[in-house]
Amino acid sequence: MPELPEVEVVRAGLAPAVVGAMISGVSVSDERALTRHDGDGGAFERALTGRRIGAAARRGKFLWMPLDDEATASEAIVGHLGMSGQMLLRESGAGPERHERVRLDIVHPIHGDLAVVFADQRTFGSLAVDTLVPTDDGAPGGFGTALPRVPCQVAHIARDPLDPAFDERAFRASLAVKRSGIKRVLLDQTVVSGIGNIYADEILWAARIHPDAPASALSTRAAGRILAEARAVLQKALAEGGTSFDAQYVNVNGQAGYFAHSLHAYGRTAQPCDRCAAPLVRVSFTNRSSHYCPRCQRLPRPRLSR
DNA sequence: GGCGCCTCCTGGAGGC
DNA sequence: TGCCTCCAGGAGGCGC
Repeated sequence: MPELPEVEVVRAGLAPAVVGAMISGVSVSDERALTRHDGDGGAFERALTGRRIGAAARRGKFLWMPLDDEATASEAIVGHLGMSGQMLLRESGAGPERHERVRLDIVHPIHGDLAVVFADQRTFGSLAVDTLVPTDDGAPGGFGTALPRVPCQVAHIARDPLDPAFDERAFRASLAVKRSGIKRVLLDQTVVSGIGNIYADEILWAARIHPDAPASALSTRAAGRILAEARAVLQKALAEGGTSFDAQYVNVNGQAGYFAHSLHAYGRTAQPCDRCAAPLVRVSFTNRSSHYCPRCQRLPRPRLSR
């Protein structure tokens, strides 16, 4: 599933081919890919045709490409890969991809004619043309852009742990007031972005913290450990090209990542913990799963009131 | 306002 | 072989 490392691999793969390119044609084959767009497929096509792509940026799991000159752009194509979205770079005129939803034909001054194909099996992903708004903190909107602007749809999303402008103090303050389990908080993109179910399990395993441990009960040291492990896990996954279990996640060239081989918790139900050899457990968690080591990641006992 | 459940969706896997 | 059910999960909506 595309989380921060996978989306960053896609962004980094797209950037050299799309920045500076002119959109020569747009074809929407499934309007369900435009659920976040204010208008129908025709409006989407008219809004993009003839425009130039100024940058390829990312915050958390959101990607966006400012239109026209990046420095003065007021609009951007904003995309989310959802669970199964793919952004594929193809030769101009290449045949349709399986689950293709939207195709952008582009002309790059160096690379010539190309196609950017948005394919999405489960249709949870989307593309939209959105207005750019100033960032709350005045820092660059995200990776891949130096300008302090983000799409309106992304403005409420917190920065991710790899962002130089990530606000550690705000993160710790959020944990201190959240009564929910820490895993639920890590999945809340308004607290910290880019983390999904897979990396939440990996981060908590690395930090030796139980997924249901109340966030507000965590010590300052534990909160710091979570942040440090979040950065380490995400960096390692990024270096290994992301996590691919099947064809659900591939880079812009259709290639899988290797981080699935480095997982310590997610998907390893009943297998021995890499630290203590205790069998890992899987529990149901809001229509999905949590994986953890019952020995290394103990639920803190509630303090007895006197 | 905080919290947590539900819904959207597709296709692979497994059971019968 | 074919049909049915379950499962995976990001993000927003909604009820409590």
